[in-house]
Amino acid sequence: MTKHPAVQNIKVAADAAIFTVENKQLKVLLIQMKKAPFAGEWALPGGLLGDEETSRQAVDRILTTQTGVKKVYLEQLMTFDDVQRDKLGRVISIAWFALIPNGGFKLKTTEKYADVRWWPVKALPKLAYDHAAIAKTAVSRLRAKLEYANVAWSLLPAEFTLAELQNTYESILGKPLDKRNFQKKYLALGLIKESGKMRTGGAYRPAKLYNFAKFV
Amino acid sequence: MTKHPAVQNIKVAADAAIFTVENKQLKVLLIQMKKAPFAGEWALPGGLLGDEETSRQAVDRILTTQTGVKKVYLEQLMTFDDVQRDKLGRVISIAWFALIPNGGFKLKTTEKYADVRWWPVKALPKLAYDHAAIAKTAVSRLRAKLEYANVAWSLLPAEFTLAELQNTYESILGKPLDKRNFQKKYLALGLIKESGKMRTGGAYRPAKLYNFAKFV
DNA sequence: TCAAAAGTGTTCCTGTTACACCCATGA
DNA sequence: TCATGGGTGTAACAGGAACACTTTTGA
Repeated sequence: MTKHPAVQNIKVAADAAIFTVENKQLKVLLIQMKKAPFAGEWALPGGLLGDEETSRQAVDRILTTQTGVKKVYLEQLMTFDDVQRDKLGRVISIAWFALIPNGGFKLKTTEKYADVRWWPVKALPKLAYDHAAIAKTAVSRLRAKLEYANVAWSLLPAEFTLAELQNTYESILGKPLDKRNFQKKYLALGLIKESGKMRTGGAYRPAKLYNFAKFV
Repeated sequence: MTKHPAVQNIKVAADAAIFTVENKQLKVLLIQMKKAPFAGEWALPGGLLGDEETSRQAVDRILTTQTGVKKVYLEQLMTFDDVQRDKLGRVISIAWFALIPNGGFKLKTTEKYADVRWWPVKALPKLAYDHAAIAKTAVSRLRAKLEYANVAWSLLPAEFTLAELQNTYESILGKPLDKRNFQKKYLALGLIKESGKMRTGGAYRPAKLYNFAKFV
């Protein structure tokens, strides 16, 4: 039986699965590694915790530095602690996830990383560490959350049409929804209200614009 | 801004919130501390991870040693990482939770602890560290899980009556349920089947005994 | 006038709720 | 025979699913 160690040799990291919906696709934010042994591979933004820093704070800091994404609503996902998840040494990862509106941030990274980019969850590149498992868990959680939480609030701009709202749901679930039922159900929830404005410009009937009335 | 540390001074622990239902009360398993600065206080079973040990494995080991509870179905709850959660040094805790049948284990602890006991969640003693917060989170998760998962399977013995099943639900939710509706709904789920046996002995009509048919 | 997307009602079905009475047993 | 908990049916309602047509606009 393993004895309680007087000194541990385990490091603690935080990783973030940040989602958005763009072009009717659910996408996740990845950075491209420069250093061996993962050069060229993609990964979720992440890094080690400071001694006086919570994982939440670490994610904030890391997102700002590595991706340019700031001050988003984050939710703890799960902690990944397989002994072999990082071949360079024992590191556990406290994973977080968040949703941000499309185009809400200008992406930029540091010289430590080769690139930062949105990737469709349906066609992810090879991911470093166990980040494929983390991303998969995050997508499952997001879909589950869609059933009971006002997830779209984090993904849409202040004004949006019902069609845009429905597209967001369809993109996350990966399946079409009935337009009338979706609108009826969503409006009955009382979460959104008409802004009084219309979106014009298309060669078709203008759409009413809505705002969120409540934040869940 | 905090810099990525070359060396971290953070320890990693695992804690377990183990529940049972006894005498129509939801109870959680606690151990009583002996050592300063928490002498006499109660805490969730827990301890530091070994270098080659996952938190899941650590919880298994710790439960066996500290409480006598073995090989239960565990689910990861959340990681608690407030900087000040342990005044003796920075320790993060990966918390797990589990449900076990009443009377399924003979409780025993080591000389390191003063006692091990089931405590009703409605009347917990003062808890060490941030274990009150962990316990509260675990109870919330358990109640939420009750809505969509076959939680009772972990709490009941192989054979049980519908009344016992209903009592389990009522104890966790802390509110009464309609007998006819509960039975109708639960039987329609197809999760349980009649064993063919009856529980006799009371000064009233014998009750049918059921088994679980599926494990969710 | 046509193409394109917006907007709207009704029916059916299923599951939930509320509610009251008879049944089998041991004492 | 009575006290006790076991066991059952039905009506009303709400929410979800399926489904087709009319409206408004720009080109």
